[in-house]
Amino acid sequence: MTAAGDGGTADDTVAGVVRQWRMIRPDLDTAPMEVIGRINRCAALLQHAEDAPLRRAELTRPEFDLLGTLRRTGHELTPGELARETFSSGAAVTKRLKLLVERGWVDRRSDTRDRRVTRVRLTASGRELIDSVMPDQLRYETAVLSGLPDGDQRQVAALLAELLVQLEGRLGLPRA
Amino acid sequence: MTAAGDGGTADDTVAGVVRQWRMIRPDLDTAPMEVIGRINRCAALLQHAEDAPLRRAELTRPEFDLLGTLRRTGHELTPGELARETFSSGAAVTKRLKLLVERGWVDRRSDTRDRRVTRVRLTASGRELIDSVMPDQLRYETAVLSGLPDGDQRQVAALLAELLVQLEGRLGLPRA
DNA sequence: TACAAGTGTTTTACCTGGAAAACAAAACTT
DNA sequence: AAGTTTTGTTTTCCAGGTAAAACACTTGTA
Repeated sequence: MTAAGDGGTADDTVAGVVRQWRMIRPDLDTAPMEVIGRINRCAALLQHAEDAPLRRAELTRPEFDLLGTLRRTGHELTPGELARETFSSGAAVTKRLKLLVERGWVDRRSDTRDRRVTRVRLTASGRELIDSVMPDQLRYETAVLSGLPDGDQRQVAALLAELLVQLEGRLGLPRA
Repeated sequence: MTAAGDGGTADDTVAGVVRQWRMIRPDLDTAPMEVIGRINRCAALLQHAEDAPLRRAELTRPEFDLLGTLRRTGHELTPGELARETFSSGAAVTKRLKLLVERGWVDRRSDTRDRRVTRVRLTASGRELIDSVMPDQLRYETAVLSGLPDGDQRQVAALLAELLVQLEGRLGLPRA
């Protein structure tokens, strides 16, 4: 970790917060805060950072995720399946689908065998859109992460995968 | 990394998503997704996971963060300062402060030297509350993270700190 | 077979946060 | 000193998400 020296001299905001707590309440174990605080802070910043290519395509992140899910699974999905795949509520998915249908990127029809069910798929233009935006978004994300060396990226990915396995197991949520 | 073997056999959801993209679009570099997707997923799960002790105290996470900020800085802050410290908008801070004031945890008064400015501080009961909830919340977070060995936690914290330094530098946001 | 329980999607009601507007006060410029 | 620009907070308006309700359909049970 050649960048460790730099990290030591330029603190992130969580380091500052932790320092304050150590002074105010030296009895507290701040270790969880150092992980969770940073995950949350990174997520918040990345949430803002990933607006640019999606904004160009006039997509919100959740809409992008829906289109991406239909693309990567490669077949029709029901709103319930989409909700589970994207960890959203059914109501949110319904609303988003309405917009995506209006824009012609997605269409939906009733299931012939079960009248309660709606089947959702990408239109041709929806598929074109996601196939075009996906590489742009990944390139953008590559650039956003470029300050972290490749080895470190692989390492943080592996550690977070491990944490995710625990969190997904612990919290009883489905895994792939 | 003694847990690496387990991580290899039980995949997190992001691993599944990445696998699908590799099949559908083998031309794409999925590396950013493996970092960013996992950060976002961990953050979402932790967002839900950290409800329990705060819910007992009838606090939302943003309210908890406001109280914590007043506690750790140890002095009065203005709404603008609170907004910057908690990375929120002024409007959101105003709304939250209104609630916290109503509950008697926070009080605010005008600045004598600048009539535009409001000064905000913890009440005695507000201080008691945060001093009581903070250890509970940290204990809870320790338990949530307990599936990841201590060394791995320290490592992921360090790597995320590095990433945060980059993101905060790149995106021009203030650092401590 | 009739009724009860369960399921899938959509609708409804409500809440929260952000952006912009509003307003007042302070700082700056001429 | 008067007018303009900037600043700090609050208010207003709107969008999006959630939980619950509504509704229709399917499955299970007696």
